[in-house]
Amino acid sequence: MPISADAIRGYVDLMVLSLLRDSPSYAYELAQRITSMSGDDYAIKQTTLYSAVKRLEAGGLVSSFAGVSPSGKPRTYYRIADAGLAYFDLKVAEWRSTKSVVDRFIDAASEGVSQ
Amino acid sequence: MPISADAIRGYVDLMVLSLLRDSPSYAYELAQRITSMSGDDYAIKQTTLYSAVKRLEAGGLVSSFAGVSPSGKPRTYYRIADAGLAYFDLKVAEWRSTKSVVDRFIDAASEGVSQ
DNA sequence: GATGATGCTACGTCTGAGATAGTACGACAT
DNA sequence: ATGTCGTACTATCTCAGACGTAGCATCATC
Repeated sequence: MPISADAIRGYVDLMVLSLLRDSPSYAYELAQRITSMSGDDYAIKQTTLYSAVKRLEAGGLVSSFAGVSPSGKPRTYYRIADAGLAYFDLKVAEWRSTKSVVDRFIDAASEGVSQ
Repeated sequence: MPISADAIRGYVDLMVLSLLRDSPSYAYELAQRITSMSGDDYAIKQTTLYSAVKRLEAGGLVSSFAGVSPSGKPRTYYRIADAGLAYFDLKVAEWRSTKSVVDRFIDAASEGVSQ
């Protein structure tokens, strides 16, 4: 089942931060990994990812540093900041709440088979 | 854990439709029920709910009909349409996909405790 | 008669995701 | 040598959903 942008909206930052928690990376690779981890269900757009990392950097949740690709071309890497780690934990908690609330509605609806 | 508007965004329609699946209702009551079912985690704003039902009606997912409150005042009721039932099922499937994808990132992050 | 709950409307703002388009370089095939 | 594909990044714009703010009217209760 494909996931629309609206459905995943609000969780792109969480996905990016979860990857950066493991190790620094750069926008292009992050996009690849997010798409591959979603298993065809969700293909993140380049612009979405690039604006996400910039937003995160502007918010102090990640920091960038210059690196180079194997071919010697400049590449912008991102590393998660302390604030990003804290924000990630917060978002995970919020995600769990959201899941529980939305599921509550779905479960109630599947019970009420009336009319 | 309080749920921000951004976190629940995209699922207001699903919540409304799930309630209307059981029985017709009107905007004010829907807002009350959504807020109470969310158990303090999410208080939907009146404007959000009103624009949601109008959006759903414009999309043919619900239909409205005139009713009256016990005191005799006019009240606009909404009933789920066939298209709304189908849309609800679709959104539920999408929700399950979304859950699985987002959880995948969270789980991966909790394993990767490196650095 | 003031307050609070009910029930609804109008307008504006803000943000995130994406559409569209472009630049630039290396590798590889034809 | 030329084209095209993959990599890596940037700029500008649009669109929709959720909400802020504000207002209006009725009814019940104090």
